[in-house]
Amino acid sequence: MKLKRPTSHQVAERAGVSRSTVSFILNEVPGMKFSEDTRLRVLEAAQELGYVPDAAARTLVSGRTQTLGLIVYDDFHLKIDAFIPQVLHSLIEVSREYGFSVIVEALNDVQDDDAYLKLVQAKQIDGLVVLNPRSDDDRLNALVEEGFPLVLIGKIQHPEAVSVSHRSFAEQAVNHLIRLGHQHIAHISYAPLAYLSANDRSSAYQRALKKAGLPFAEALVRYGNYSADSGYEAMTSLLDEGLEITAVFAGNDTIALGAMAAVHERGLRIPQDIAIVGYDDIPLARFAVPPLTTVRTPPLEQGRQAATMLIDWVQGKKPEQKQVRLPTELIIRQSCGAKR
Amino acid sequence: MKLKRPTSHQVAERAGVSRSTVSFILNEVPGMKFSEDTRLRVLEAAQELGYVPDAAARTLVSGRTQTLGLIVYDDFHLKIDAFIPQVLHSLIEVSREYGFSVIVEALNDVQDDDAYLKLVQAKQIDGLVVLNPRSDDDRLNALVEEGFPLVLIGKIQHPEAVSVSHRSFAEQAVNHLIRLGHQHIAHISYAPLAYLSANDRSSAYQRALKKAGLPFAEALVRYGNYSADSGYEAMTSLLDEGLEITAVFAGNDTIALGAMAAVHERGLRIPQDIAIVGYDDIPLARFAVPPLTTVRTPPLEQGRQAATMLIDWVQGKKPEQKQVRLPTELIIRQSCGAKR
DNA sequence: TTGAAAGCGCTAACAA
DNA sequence: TTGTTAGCGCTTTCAA
Repeated sequence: MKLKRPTSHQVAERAGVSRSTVSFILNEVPGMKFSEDTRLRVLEAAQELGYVPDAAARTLVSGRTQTLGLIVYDDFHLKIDAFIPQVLHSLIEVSREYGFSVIVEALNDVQDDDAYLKLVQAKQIDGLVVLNPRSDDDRLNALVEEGFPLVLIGKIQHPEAVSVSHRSFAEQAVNHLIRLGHQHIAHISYAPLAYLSANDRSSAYQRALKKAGLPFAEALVRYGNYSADSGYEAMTSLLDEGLEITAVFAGNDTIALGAMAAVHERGLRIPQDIAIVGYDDIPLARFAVPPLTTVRTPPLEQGRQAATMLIDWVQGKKPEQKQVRLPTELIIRQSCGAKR
Repeated sequence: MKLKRPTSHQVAERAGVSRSTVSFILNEVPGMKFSEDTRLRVLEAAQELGYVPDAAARTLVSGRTQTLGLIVYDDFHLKIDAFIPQVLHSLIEVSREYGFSVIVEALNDVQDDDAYLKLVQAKQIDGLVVLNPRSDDDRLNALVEEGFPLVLIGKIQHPEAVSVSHRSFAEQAVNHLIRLGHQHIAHISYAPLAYLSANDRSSAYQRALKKAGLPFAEALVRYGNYSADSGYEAMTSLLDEGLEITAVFAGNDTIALGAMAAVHERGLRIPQDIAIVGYDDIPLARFAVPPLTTVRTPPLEQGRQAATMLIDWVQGKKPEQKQVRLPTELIIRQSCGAKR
């Protein structure tokens, strides 16, 4: 039933040349000259036969897979986070430009899951993009030390790690709230602090408070887990405790959306009763009710950048700049009550 | 810099056996008996060396890649649609259970892009899951006829195509609106009609109207393109034209969310002025303002089902049931104005 | 119960 | 400019 694919042997036969000639011509190996006639005959034969080189055979001999891996921590995130698909999108886009495929791997147990190591060890991929890495992942550090082509979107502590991140704007987001007169600002983190970028945002929150001379109260902090549900829960618990809160800095937009729903449910108004600021500017942020003030991070650009650096690296040009940081922007909409 | 991975040869040497013995023992080839001593020596040697079989070599000789492809039409959708990540999630989950990897491919030109054919032809994948296929994609039909392992999530017309879909509930959704007394129901499709599932929902809308004796007006129909933006635009244009509308059936939730924002922007109330029903029950639907009445489709189950069928097929058990349909459910929240 | 050897389809060093 | 040939690392048939 399944069609037998033609081999380079058959192309060679049809063109009346040897297999190496076929290989040289089809791969346009530099420094190899062939008569225009031969070239055409080979190209034509390949065309007619519908010849596509066998990836496995090519990989076996060349040692290159032309495949990249994208690692997402915690498979749960994959299905609910709006940031990930955007990164994946641009990663795929760049990869195809360079003739690479993308394998997506989602870990289900952050500590033990060595799925991505398997990919590396079985030589299924040439390089790895790790999305929002956890700092407590030692295997990642090991890979970095080994010199395996690996680009992080986000950061870990390892000084040799190559990463693409964005300028943290969490402090500005909180400052914005402070400038609007808020004194009681709660914070809902979007993930456990082992995720450095969640950690970054949380400590920026504390820093902003401190700089403004505002007290930091652990009671005003909650930890979500990527989902709108967790944002809703966190906000509900904040509200339930009857704490004096006039504003919330959410760790990401999905969390913010869940929190907003909890506020609405209480019959409270946004931003009059509770002002909210999110982070990421996911596509739905501007359609929130009211439109969500947030920090625009560049997921597409991060994906592009990471892919480009990784492919360069795989192809032998190890990135000279280890840490790329992309610009970030505060997007002021109505959920924080600024007049604009 | 990069570590040289051990080969089966080295494992064999260390264990003092031949390479074939190593292969037999590590792969637990049925019908092969070895002394417990040999077995242990081989296992230990492999363990100590950190031996992981080279995927390419294995593929070359076995003809199997242990890799599945997921095809998404129009890479644009990938970054904005909330349905896709869920399918991807469960696809990855099932795949890993069976030791498969997943390559994600997003087409950027629906007509010409043969990226997934390349995957097939280069023998990079054993099977293919195609998400929300377009009926006008002839290459898909060709693949189906060829007998290549291929499972659709959604449907095409080809009678031999294996597909996983859900029971269409669009008619019930519209009926729900009709039952609530709405006579002027607009419809915003979430994609061009070449996408059969969008088409299904649109024609169900017409059917429901007809059955209820309500007139169908082309003027009340708009075509979005997956994004909340397009839903917003569509709703805005509907509102701009001053048409008499009391309810909207949106082709999916993302569209609905965009449409809702447009309604709010006009100062109109949901559901009092405009009732809205969506489709998909994405995670954010229940956090919409007001919470969105929608149709719950089972993305996770569809992904699981498709993956399971495909892997079975790849492993030789061609699915006996060509068309699997999963149950669907109307989720009544507040956006339609039902009392509950 | 174990080993020898063929060969999967390709690339690339070496010959001619 | 073109062809011959030796592997890449593995699985698997066949023989011992």
